[in-house]
Amino acid sequence: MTRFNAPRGTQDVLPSATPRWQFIENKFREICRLFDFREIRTPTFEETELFTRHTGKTTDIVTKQMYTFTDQGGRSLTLKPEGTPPTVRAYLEHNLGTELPVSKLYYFSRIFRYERPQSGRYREHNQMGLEMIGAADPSADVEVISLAWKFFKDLGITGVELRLNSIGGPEDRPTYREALRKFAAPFVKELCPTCQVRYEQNPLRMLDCKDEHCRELLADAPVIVDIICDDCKTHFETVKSYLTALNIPYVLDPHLVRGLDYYTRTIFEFQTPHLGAQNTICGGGRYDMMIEEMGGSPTPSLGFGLGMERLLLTLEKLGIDLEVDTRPSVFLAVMGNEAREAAIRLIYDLRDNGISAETDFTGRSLKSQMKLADKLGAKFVLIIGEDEIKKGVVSVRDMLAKEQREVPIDKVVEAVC
RNA sequence: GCGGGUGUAGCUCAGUUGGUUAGAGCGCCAGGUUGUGGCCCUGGAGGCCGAGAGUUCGAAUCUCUUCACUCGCCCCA
Repeated sequence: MTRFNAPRGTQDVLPSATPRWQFIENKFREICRLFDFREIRTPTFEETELFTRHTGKTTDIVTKQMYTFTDQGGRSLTLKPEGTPPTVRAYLEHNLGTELPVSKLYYFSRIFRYERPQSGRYREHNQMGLEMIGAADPSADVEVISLAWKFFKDLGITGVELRLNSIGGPEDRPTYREALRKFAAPFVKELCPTCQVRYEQNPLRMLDCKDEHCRELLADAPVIVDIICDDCKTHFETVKSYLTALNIPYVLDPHLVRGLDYYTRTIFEFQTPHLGAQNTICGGGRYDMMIEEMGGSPTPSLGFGLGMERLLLTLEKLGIDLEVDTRPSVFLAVMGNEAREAAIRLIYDLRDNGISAETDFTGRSLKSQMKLADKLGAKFVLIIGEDEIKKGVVSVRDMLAKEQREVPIDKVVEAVC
């Protein structure tokens, strides 16, 4: 018999772990509620072109990481490799812009990318993310960043570093690209092979190189912040001053370049020292041109994605136990078949009254049922057997106090409240 | 896509220079007298030693292939 395993780079989230996921999802929802973001759910797959056109033709995501397939109708579809284009697509498709001046949307989504798996990097992963569509003001940047900041703070995560940069508007990019090329021209041949390609295709990425020698060579490269337009500069300065006003510390990183083509102006990452190579736990920025490029009216926007698995990994590394209680209030121990019918009525009644209850389904001895009740952490064990049936009672044992008494069967619900 | 490491019971791991029925701890199940938990004691179940092929009289131990995990590069959440 062939046994199957989960496909490479995917994982099962088991019952022992799901409470932590739920805790985090609830926390994120709660904070989004405080910031007045609303949840949006978009399909698992989209037309392939949505990503090739808007994530960026030259990005790694589009060129080599997409799960693309053709359906029976001949359509080319792609499993979501990131959350932003689908959200913007939905925003435009349903004219959300006509409802509110700014659409503040959040989502939980599975994300699919064909990559080499390693710790903190999977082929299917989960992101919570949000988009703020229609807000050009620097206060919007801070709205989004401060939400993430509070989220980490509330979870008790320490050591996260907010890295910040501005890459200016679309008109600044060519200027900067040329400035970089001009700077690097004298020593192109000394750069690592990938950077030599980057020099030709996307010079900005050279700044992101991990190679020591490249870093040294490019250490004094022109800084994009110096080149960007005056409006962009003012915008960035204001964002920084607002962050300071909120006491949110940040590190300016002139070499911060994100891998998606659509970013403009503010870009940021939250990094933790606890994750090894995959140290970005949350990343995002402005994409002021995307809505227009998708056929909408000019609508400056921004957002971020936050990796669930990396967040959990960080919590684990920090030894943070999330308070999750999955214990049933009551365990109902049943002895003998005469008691069975009374038992199933009783346990349904308990649940109908909002009391969580578990029982035995395998005909174990009372001793085993007690052990099971103990393992599950039940506060009360109700014992119902021949004796109890005769007397019309249930034995109620308080597991913590180790006290036991008989309670009339119709008074049990009150007894365990 | 490139390079390094690992792969033995549910979990964490031992398994000596290839040699007979593959081990431990934890967990699980059942008992420790007749209907009762957390400690302790006893017993038990459970492994085609990741998969496939090869070398050998004989392989968990050696070789190759493959799959998965893991670390770094790359990229990003």
